[in-house]
Amino acid sequence: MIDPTSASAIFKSLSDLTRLRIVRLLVVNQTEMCVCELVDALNEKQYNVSKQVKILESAGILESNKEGRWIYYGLKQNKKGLLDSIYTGVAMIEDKADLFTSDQKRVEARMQLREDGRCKIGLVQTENGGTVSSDSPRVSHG
Amino acid sequence: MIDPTSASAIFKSLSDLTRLRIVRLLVVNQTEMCVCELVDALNEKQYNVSKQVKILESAGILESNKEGRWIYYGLKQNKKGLLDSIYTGVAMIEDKADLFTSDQKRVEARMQLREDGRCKIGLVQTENGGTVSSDSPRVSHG
DNA sequence: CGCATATATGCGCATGTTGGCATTTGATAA
DNA sequence: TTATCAAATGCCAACATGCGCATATATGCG
Repeated sequence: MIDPTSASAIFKSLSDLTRLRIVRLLVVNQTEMCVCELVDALNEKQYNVSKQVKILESAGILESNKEGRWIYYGLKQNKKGLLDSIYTGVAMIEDKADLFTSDQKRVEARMQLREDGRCKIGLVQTENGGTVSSDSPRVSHG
Repeated sequence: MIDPTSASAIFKSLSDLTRLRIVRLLVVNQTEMCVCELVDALNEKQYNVSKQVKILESAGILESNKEGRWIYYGLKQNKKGLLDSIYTGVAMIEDKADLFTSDQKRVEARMQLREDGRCKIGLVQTENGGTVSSDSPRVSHG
């Protein structure tokens, strides 16, 4: 049940552009994603994505699913309506400057690397901070 | 048109409980209200309500209508969907602690004082700050 | 004009938030 | 056990925010 205080916490959690991008990705792709996938999709630092995802979780928007080393985050569904309305709204945000669109392109490339629908590799990005942690990803890539 | 940046501004503007209460009042009552009516409904200080209402306006949620000394604030409609989704969601927030409900009771009493659907008096409240500015409101009260 | 009144705003202070970096935690595999 | 790696977190500095108060705009009225 969402009361006024938690509603304002939910809105606050969406007031950050990085967090909004995360939610948009999850809304559009209708699947949960692990942190490393989000890091690559957003081209942001790992600790940053981790923090933002935690904020979204404690606000009650996301829920997490641990699978070995990976932790998948997905949208909480249907908390009596507010969340669903928000998801509907987030899907409607226009994106002339291609912010969400760029994220979407990167996430689609990243999702190709899944095996059996799950993430099997770590980070791939190098651009936004050189946060490479797997220097030889077991990826056939083509 | 609402892009990602203005969307996050909209969410941010709703992250404050006072502002959420204002939007809830406007969503539920489907009418624009002047600042002094909101002040009485929320039982908040005038300068506070004025500030919050301005923030909502610059975020793109509210629009204002000047009528002589009074300025009415109402919900912007249908900016391609995000706002309407939000209004739908805000209407669904549960209120077990009677925060919104108390506002609603006060606003209903206050709206009774309108003449021809417009506000004709100033502030009535005295409780939350003694911000009385009209010491003899032309109100028959019963 | 001068006064009353509805609304807005500049300032100060306490508090909260963000991103950066280093490091830690926790799980897998050798 | 040790190495590896996905994810989380503690600390810091910069910046933003919210509220209180006093005061300023701006409109209406006599």
